[in-house]
Amino acid sequence: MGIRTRYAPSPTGKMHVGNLRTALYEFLIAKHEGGDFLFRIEDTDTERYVEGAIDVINNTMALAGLVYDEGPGKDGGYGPYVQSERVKSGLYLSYAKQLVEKGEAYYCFCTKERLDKLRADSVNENGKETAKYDKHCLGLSKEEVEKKLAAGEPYVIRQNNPDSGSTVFSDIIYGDITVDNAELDDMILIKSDGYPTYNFANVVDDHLMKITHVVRGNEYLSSAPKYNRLYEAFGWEIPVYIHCPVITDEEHKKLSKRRGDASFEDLIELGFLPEAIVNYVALLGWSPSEDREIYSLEELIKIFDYRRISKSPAVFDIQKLKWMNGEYIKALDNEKYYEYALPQVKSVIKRNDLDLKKIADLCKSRIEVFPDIPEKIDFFEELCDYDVSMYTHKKMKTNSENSLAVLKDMLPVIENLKEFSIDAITEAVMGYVQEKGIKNGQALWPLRTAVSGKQMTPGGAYEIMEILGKEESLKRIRTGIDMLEESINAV
RNA sequence: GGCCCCGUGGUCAAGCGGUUAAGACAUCGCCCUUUCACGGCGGUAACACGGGUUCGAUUCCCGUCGGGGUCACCA
Repeated sequence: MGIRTRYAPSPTGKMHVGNLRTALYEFLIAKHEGGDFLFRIEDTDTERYVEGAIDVINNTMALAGLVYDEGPGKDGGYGPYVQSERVKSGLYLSYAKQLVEKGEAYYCFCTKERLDKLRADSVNENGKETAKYDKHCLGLSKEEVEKKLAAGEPYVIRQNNPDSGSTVFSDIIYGDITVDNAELDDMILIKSDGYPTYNFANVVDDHLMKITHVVRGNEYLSSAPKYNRLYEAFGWEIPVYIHCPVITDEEHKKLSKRRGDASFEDLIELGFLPEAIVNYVALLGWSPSEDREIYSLEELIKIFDYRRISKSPAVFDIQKLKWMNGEYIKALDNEKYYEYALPQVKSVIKRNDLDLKKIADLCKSRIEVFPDIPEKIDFFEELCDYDVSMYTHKKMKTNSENSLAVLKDMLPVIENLKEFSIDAITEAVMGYVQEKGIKNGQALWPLRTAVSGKQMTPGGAYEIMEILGKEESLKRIRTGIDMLEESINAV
């Protein structure tokens, strides 16, 4: 059997950039070798379960193109793929009991109160709790345990870790890491509600589902030795570990759900393309051997080499994502582009005499995300008030006087135009420029200002006029003339 | 605080004992141009520090400092 990886989220909310990247890497690692990518739901925390979260995760994976080979609704012989469903069969409990038999785990009847006290007593001079479970219940005799069990006392099952010696585990990215066993807490395997903890279910399921490469964030690095002890206690083969560096915000702090727009869904809502997000995220913590940055998912599969994943944390830089998104937008074919752009155009253009596609075309190479569109094109809908000072531009060598002259001269020329196309307008304007012997900009700057009322516009005077149409263009030019005359007379 | 991990420009990053220390984003300047944008060209900007090892360290080792993670009946 080839490589098998899995993405195993708990359904507690949206998928953040870090989650997405982990899923992406697992997908790429498996697919690069023609292996299988599984999807498993780790819903063993009944408290944190969020209704609809599974759909959100599913949707994100689908949009990102991460198609799984096995998962809920797609049984590959290792199901079910939802842990709460596996709990019902008593699977985890029976494995935990095996460990109890071997002396690698034990029943614990300690109350929450006792545990709290234990923690409180361990508070050090810095006010930090440094507690480890004190193995209190390990001392219980078999008879005592039986008796408590029979009496129906609530219990948990804990891992029994040695308090001397050390445990070594190996990670592809971080190498060999040795930890003193004394550091290892006797973590809970089975909770009092009968559900397994993540720590336990994860190991059992990874083994049962024949996962060969375990990919996860490096926040799990310090608990990895405990997992190793579990594998060893069972006599199972330890998988290849690949711990990825964390992704942080600009302040180098862990991405938080509260601030920023780090979830995939939020980014989509901000107007980013799934492909661009995937591409960008792939490059956070990993780099290809060649000097290139734009890759499709297919190309990533082809070249992804997990040995090139880096160790140091990476800052999520939305600036660069924006740039990359802009590259993706430029590369979009028209049909696809309109699909995203037209709704944005329609959000500000309500009149029905304008060619929306032409307006959208003007924006294609000038935006980074789709919501950039409205503020760039709102002047098409209606000419807003603008200041006459805009007619003065040093570099273009224009001022109010000559703008007024140009506008007045051009008015009849444009009025006489039979055909109102870019070519025809260009010809007319250029003819005028030549006749007068002025610079292009001296004619075009006033015109563009008059028809747009803006300092910056996508497209130039020709394109704008063509879209606006003859009547509207003339109307706006007349408005410009009025404004200029008024201001000149006022002086 | 204990333990673990990390440390190349503002950011992502290449580098894997000998390099003028790539490239990208951002930023700045110039050119092109009909403004912005696009495009083209160029600039500023980095090996955290201190010891070793070595003929030679950004690369290897140790320490310091800095950053992050983790210490739950959460995952």
